[in-house]
Formats: sequence, structure tokens, C-alpha cells
Amino acid sequence: MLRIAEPEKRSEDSLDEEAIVDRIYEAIIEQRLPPGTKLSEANLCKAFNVGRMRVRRSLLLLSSRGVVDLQNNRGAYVAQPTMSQALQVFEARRAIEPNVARLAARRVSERDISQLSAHLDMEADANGKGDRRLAIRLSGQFHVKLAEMARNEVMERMVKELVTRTSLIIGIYGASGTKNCHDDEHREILAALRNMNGDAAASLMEQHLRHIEQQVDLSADRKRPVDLIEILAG
Amino acid sequence: MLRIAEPEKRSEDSLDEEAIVDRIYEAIIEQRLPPGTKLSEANLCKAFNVGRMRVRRSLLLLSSRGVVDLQNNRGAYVAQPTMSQALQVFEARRAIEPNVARLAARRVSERDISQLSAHLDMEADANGKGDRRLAIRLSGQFHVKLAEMARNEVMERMVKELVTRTSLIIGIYGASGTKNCHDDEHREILAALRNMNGDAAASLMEQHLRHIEQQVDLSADRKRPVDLIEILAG
DNA sequence: CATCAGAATATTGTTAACAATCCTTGTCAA
DNA sequence: TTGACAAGGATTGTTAACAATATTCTGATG
Repeated sequence: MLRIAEPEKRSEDSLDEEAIVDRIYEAIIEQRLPPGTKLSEANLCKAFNVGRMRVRRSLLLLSSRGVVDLQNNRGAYVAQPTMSQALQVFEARRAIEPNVARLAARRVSERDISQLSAHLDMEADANGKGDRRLAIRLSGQFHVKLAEMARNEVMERMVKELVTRTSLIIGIYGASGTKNCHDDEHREILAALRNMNGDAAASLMEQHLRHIEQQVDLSADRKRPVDLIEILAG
Repeated sequence: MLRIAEPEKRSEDSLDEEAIVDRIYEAIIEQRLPPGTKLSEANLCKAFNVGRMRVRRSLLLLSSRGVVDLQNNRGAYVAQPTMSQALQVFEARRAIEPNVARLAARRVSERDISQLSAHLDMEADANGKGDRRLAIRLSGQFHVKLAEMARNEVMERMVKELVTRTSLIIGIYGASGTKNCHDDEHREILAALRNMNGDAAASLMEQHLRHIEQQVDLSADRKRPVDLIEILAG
């Protein structure tokens, strides 16, 4: 039972699959990887300094979470959710996240509250400075942090996936004109958490999600994706 | 040697990853693969007549869904949810599935209703004949079918995962004495669907899940498995 | 000028060999 | 007997070569 060799930390440039997945998640949330972008194995190998096998496994994970579209013999592309899929994602968020908020209200610590509060300040800051990319990421992270504070890893993973897919949806179906993220609504949710008022937190979260969904124009074939021809013709 | 693949389906002996994952899901739900079972690559290759790569990718998927525990250099084992994980799984089910039931009530067709009804008859039949394995599987499938009828693939995948993990939990934490599956509660849910009464369906589902959870003895270290060393060392 | 065929190239999918790690077993000495 | 240690076999992890498929390029033709 003697453990002589303790596992040493992995060296910097050798990431495991989860790390790669998270990096790609973040890039998608920040919309640095627009929907439809080809993710070729060779490029990813170079980007992460990693063997082809790791890349392949990461892509499989991303695909199983609906974030990447893995086509047979044709490679991996950042997913382009259809309108129907987008509706399903929002529906799932409305089903899950209010309950997440309710649980979080029951379980947050003082530390959590102040951490969330600091997070909201960063959001406001990013919005004030017009750093859209940062604002988007922080806004998504708010929801993930909330799931963290609900102390339920199952639901946390689900929220992570749904938030990422929402970024894809926003990337395709717009909401470019107006402000993306109601950080005031985030503040209201935080207030409910402070009061440990689970019902309020849940209902505020539901409203918030409805607002996000309304801002996204799912009415029709708005910003039909990503065709060079269309871009050059316009 | 593991007996997972049905010999009948040998005609198309080239399965893809999703098929393998589904087979293992089913085997776990039927509790033919008890928690902690080692899933060695060689055995799976033989069982499915498939190369090592396919097996490896399938195991990665199963692991990312919390159904298999993938240990470094030590292989894959059917997951053994801890008590805390079990509570999280049930919590997630209570958060999601009532909403699934509500959506299903809004969207079921006549065909769906009669299909579900036939399914319930099969459940009753299996229970009557004392075919415990079949009864367990059908009971799980009821929940998955419901998610199917909610017409939301995102939530359907989540329910699938949660149902499978619940089987693992039941396998570890018992509920062996009493009857596992209240098929009468399933019938009540079906009745609510017939009436297109979403609220009723949701609240019946919530009660149903609470009953399942209560039947599982999560109070303490009941049927604590399986690691002799850990037990004796602790 | 557009279209099509076919070669050339690039990318992905698969396999098999190799390397690293773990587990078992057997030996030896305290 | 017990524990340490080493050799051997078994299992997993990784790499590299090969095969299969897609894409691009070229040039000929209507």
C-alpha cells in the first residue's frame, strides 16, 4: 500500500481532453469561433501542441454535447443550431435553470455572494467599456457560476452545455443590435439569493431567460449563416 | 467473458459508437452489468466484434455521461455513484422530468398515447410474471419515451443519462426488497397526458420521482461496495 | 465561358506495432 | 509467516504508417 511515486503535474503544453474542450467552449462563448467554422485536426494539433488522438477525442466529446458537428469523412465544424434546435435549447434552459437558481438560493454561502457580486461588477465594467466579447463571456459565466453554487455537478454540466449552445444561437440568430446581457436582471437574481428567496430567484431566472430568448430573433430565416457568397454580395 | 451483445444482431457486426453506448446503457439499466464491473477493452472488442478504437471512443462517451468511470492506465469500470452523486441525480431528475411531463402533455399525439398505453401493459405483464429484469428496463424506458414525446432532443438525452444512472444507484443502494416500479403511478401520468393536463402530469411526475428516491435507501452506508482495501484501511 | 473528368493534394478513418503502466506471481531474507 | 522486491504477463496509452475518402486543381471540351 505504499505510494512512492506521486503523480507529477502535467507539463504546461500537454493538455488533457477536458482542458481542450473547455478552451473550445470558451472560444465559442466569446464568439471567436463562429458557427460553421471548420475545426481541422491538424490545426487543433498545432493550436494545443497535442497529438491527433487527443484532438480526436476532444472533438468527439464536443460533438456528443451538441457543440460541434462531426461529419463523416468531412471533419468537425462548430455547430450551427437550427431554429428548432435553438427552441429546444431555450426550452431546456427554462426547464432547468429556474430550479438551479432555487437550489442556489438555498445553498449559497457568504463567499459565494460576494464572489457573484464581484462578478457582476466585472460585467458592468465590460459593458461600460463596450468590450462586447468579454461581456458575453462573463454573462455566460454568471449562469455557470450559479449552477456551481447549486452544488449539483450533474446540473452544472448541463448548464455549461446549454450556455455554450446559446452562444452559438446568438451568433447565428443575432441580437447584435441591442444589448445582449441584462446585467440588471443578473443583479435582481443576486438580490434574491441574498434573501435566500428561492421562489423569487427561480421566477426571476425564468423571466431572464425569456428575455434572452425574445432578444434572439427566432421568427424566421434572419441571419442565415455564414456564406461567403452572401457576405461578398452584400 | 462479458455477454453484452445479443448474438442475433450479428448480421451487421459493424456498430457505431452510439449503438455500442446504447447497448451498454441497456445492459446497465437491466442490471446485467452491476456497478463496479470492469469493462476491459479486449472483452468489449470481442463482445461487439469491433476494433479497439471504437470501443475506446464509446468508453469515453460513457464516461463523459457519468455512467462509466475511466481510470488512468487502469481501465474502465461501470460507475459506482456515491451517495452524494445519487442525491444529485435525483435532484436533477426532479428538476427536469416534471417539466418534461408538462411538455409531453401539451404535445402528445393519439399514436403516442396508445403506444404508451401498450407499453404500460407490457410493464404490468412483466411485473405479473415476475420478470424483474424486463420490468426494470421497461420502467426506465417509460421515462425515456415520455421525453421523446416532449419533442425536445436536448432534454431527451438528459433523461436518458439520468435514467441510466438511476439504475446504477438502485443497483448499489438497494430497493431490492419491495417492488421497484410503481406502474400504477405511470398509469396516472398517462391519464394526465390523455387529459392534456400538463400541471397534473408534472406534479404526478414529481411525486413519482420522490417515491422512487424514497425507496432507495440513501440514509447511510447501506450496501457499501466493493473496495475491500478501502474499507479495511479506513 | 461553363462544365466536366481525372489526376494531385489534403484530410480523415483505421490498423497495427510499440511504449508505458499495472497486476500477478514467485523468490528470498528477516 | 510476513514483507520487499523483481520478473513476467496482461492491459492500457500513444504513435506512426497506411487506407479511404473528400477537396482542389488542371485542362480539355462543348
